[in-house]
Amino acid sequence: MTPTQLRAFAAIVRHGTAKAAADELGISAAAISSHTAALRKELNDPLYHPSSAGLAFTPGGLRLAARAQELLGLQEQTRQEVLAASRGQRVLRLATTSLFAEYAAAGLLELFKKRANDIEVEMSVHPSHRAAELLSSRQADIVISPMSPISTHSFRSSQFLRYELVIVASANHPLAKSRGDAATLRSQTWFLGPSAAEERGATARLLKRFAVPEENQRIFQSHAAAISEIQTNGGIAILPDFRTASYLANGSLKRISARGTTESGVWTATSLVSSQTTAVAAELMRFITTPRATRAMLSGSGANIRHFRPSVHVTLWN
Amino acid sequence: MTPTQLRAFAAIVRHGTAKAAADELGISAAAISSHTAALRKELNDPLYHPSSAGLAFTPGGLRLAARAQELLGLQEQTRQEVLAASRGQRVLRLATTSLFAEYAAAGLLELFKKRANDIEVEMSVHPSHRAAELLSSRQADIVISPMSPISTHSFRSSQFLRYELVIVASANHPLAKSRGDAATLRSQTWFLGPSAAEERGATARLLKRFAVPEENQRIFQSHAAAISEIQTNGGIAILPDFRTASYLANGSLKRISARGTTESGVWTATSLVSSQTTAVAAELMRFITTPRATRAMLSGSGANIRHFRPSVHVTLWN
DNA sequence: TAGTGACTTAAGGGATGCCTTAAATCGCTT
DNA sequence: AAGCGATTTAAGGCATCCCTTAAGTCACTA
Repeated sequence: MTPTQLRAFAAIVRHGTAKAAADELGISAAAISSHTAALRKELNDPLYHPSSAGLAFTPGGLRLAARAQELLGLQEQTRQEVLAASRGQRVLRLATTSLFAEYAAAGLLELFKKRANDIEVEMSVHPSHRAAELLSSRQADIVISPMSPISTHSFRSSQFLRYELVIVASANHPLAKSRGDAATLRSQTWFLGPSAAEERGATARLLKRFAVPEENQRIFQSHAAAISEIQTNGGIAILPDFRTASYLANGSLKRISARGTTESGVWTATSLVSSQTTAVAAELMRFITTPRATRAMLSGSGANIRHFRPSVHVTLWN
Repeated sequence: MTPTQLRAFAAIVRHGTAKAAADELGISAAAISSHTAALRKELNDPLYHPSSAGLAFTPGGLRLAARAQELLGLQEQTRQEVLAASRGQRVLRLATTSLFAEYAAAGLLELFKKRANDIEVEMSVHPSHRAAELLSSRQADIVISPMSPISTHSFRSSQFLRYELVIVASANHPLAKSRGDAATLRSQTWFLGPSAAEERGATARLLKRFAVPEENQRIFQSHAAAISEIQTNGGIAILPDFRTASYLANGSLKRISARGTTESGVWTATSLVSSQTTAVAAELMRFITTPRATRAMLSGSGANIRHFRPSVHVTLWN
């Protein structure tokens, strides 16, 4: 699966005929065909065959088509990023859990970017058990997740924010008035954010503690969407304590406080030791424990600017 | 930039020394070094140099490290996907705008997945001007975006849902009582979702119509998060009309209806002509115009199951 | 039935990739 | 100053890649 082979296949897909692909790339049709042959052999799939209405792709061929384009794009992007880096463009790559990304990251990054000018920040969500791998392969400069701090000879980490997950319901929910027991909670519909898709972590522990059956769990693309649903559809949701204040104040949500309805965690930032990491990452590691940073995360007014590029990708399967 | 070269470089990064990388890959240190030399030449960057505390990577080297791992992972994933496809695993890839992804996709897909069993659905968000490119390079089977239907010899499209964007504020917002004029609206803080990051589209048209200055725009990771903010922080937000009912009913939001405060669009599904697309995609193209599908999108109770894998990625720059 | 257009296979040559051993360079330590 | 460990460079062998031309296959058409 060499880049040249992928380029040839992508061109075939784009044009729908091998001849046109050969013309685009300025090579003979036979060359195109030999690239195809190499891919067919390596992937053990015919990929496509001629038919009366142009080329007919196999399912495997269609999958390859999509990924080939991506692969080539990523390669080109890499080239440009390395070039940009050598010209002084600095990037900070942050890997976090979904809860932190949604509720605390915006405020933190907004403030941090003001201090360190001309920095680009990339934040992506990963399950927390990949932390060590992400750092040592340098896919992330800093990992933020709720975990005990690991301090080995290669990692440095510091806890910077303690939070509690609490259970909430809309103000007119029956449970908001009476104290509920575990069986009642279990039978509720739970409206959850992406954090519920993680196998470990505070959300999973809460769900496991109440043994909530899967058919009572509904997952949404964001925690905010889940909260918004319970306000109209009943059911209960999970929220970090520092984000409940405004809801409780204006009466739109009530906290449910039966036994075991809270689960606490400590967000911890981890990076490689300072000799191995970038200056920007070391700076954020210092900054993240300051009171200003804490305030920014908690209030998290998340004032974001125009320079914002989100990328959403969701997979569903049976 | 061949896979072997990337693998070598990734191993160097992981182990922090070229010798260890050579041992892991079972080749000589000289081979590692020659791979490095090839990358250095192609990318025109030294990538790293020896130092007293192990290897010191250049900024470009660090960028390459991160992407190398990704590139190799994507290649491996491609191999497995092609294999899975040849064994009968079917995938539907959907590219949508952020507004559709958040407010209408869940209900639609939930229902569709019940009909077509054993299907995996991948949904990702893209700017709508990439529609044609995504389809013809087969990166997406179906594109959903608000646009006039294009029906050429290669594309087939159908409009299936008309919606209106309206402006809302929290119930206790001053504007909720009095009718506001354009100048007042312009001076508000607008709490926006990812759709505001798109240069064209209904949200951008609304913002442009009122000439909202950039410092009054705050972008959040989801539209739901933006709506949740206005309920406590004041300000106004944009919402599709079919999602306002529940908020208006329980009084948590008020609609602001000055002149020009609505912007309508028609969501349109586009795919390649049926001879060129997959059976699953053709099936969804039929299904999406049915009343059942429309109801599912509008009510969008978005009941999602456990088999849900979101991927969040956000970039911020100055 | 022969012709045409498109894809594939075969054969071959030039270039590149990938690895080895051997030698050179460099920084640090004893 | 010599030794040592690690990285780099050099040279050479072998395999693979990538392209060409030429010939073969197949479906459709005049």
